Amino acid sequence: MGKTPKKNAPPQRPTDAELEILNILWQRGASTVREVHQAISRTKPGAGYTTVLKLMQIMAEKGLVRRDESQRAHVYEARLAREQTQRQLIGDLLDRAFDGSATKLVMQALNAKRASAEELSTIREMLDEFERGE
Amino acid sequence: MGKTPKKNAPPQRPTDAELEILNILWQRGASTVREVHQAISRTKPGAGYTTVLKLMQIMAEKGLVRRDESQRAHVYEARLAREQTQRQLIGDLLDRAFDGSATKLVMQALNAKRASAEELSTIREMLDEFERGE
DNA sequence: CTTCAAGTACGAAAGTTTTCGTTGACATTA
DNA sequence: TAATGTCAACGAAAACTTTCGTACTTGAAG
Repeated sequence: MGKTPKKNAPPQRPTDAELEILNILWQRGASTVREVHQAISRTKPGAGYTTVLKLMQIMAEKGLVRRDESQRAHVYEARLAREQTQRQLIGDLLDRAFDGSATKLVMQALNAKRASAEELSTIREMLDEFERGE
Repeated sequence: MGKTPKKNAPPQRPTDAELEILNILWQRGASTVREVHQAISRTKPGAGYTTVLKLMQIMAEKGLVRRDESQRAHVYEARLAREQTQRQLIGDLLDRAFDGSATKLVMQALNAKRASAEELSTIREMLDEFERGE
């Protein structure tokens, strides 16, 4: 076996700025730095191009994104699916602030953002599926 | 001149280390630095006393904790209830990683930590109450 | 060939969080 | 009183995150 292209580091929790970039990659799919920079600029007019570039380079080093260098403008792609990262973040928060209790977390989630009746029933359906699926 | 406590700053998101201390304060109630330090040492044998002290001083400046200086060993207390901070953290994560969708967050929470049948039914009850309460 | 635009790479500054050594105040007790 | 132990205060180092200036490369006009 040849060496794997990337080191198999344990998945780290993305920082705030990194998550912002990941959100764009999930939304747009594989993108160049320029594309990500433009997308960020929409909500954050001050953002500098090289700042975004550097962040994305670091993310590539950390293994948060994959980079295709075959074109002059490198193309970046999130390495983990959005749902996977979400699960990781939730699991982390669960440990750090909820003593591992998913129940409490769900309760505060409903309180934090007044869930609509529609959301509530969607959640109910999810519970059904979840119970059946197990 | 009252350089007393601090202004009424908007509640900041506690850092990782700060949250660790808050967890202990919520669990034990108002505590001295030594008590917190001992509690932390149980899970983190290397923790230094002055490190904890400094953190708690900073937390007092930021308004995350209240400090009673009437005794030689100052007594610290979390300023916000645990639930309130949990809500804040959830709300923050909701914005940063879930596009504001509580539904998706709940779904990933159930996935992140295989919820038991018991937990699921507790959550169902919560949904009922929540719906009624609205 | 020269210039210009669009890129990456790199390093360092600036900002934030975490850790810790040292100092001096105050108690306790021998 | 002197020695010892406990504590807050402070500052600075260490570690991590974010921002940005500058240099170098390459492709496309001119």
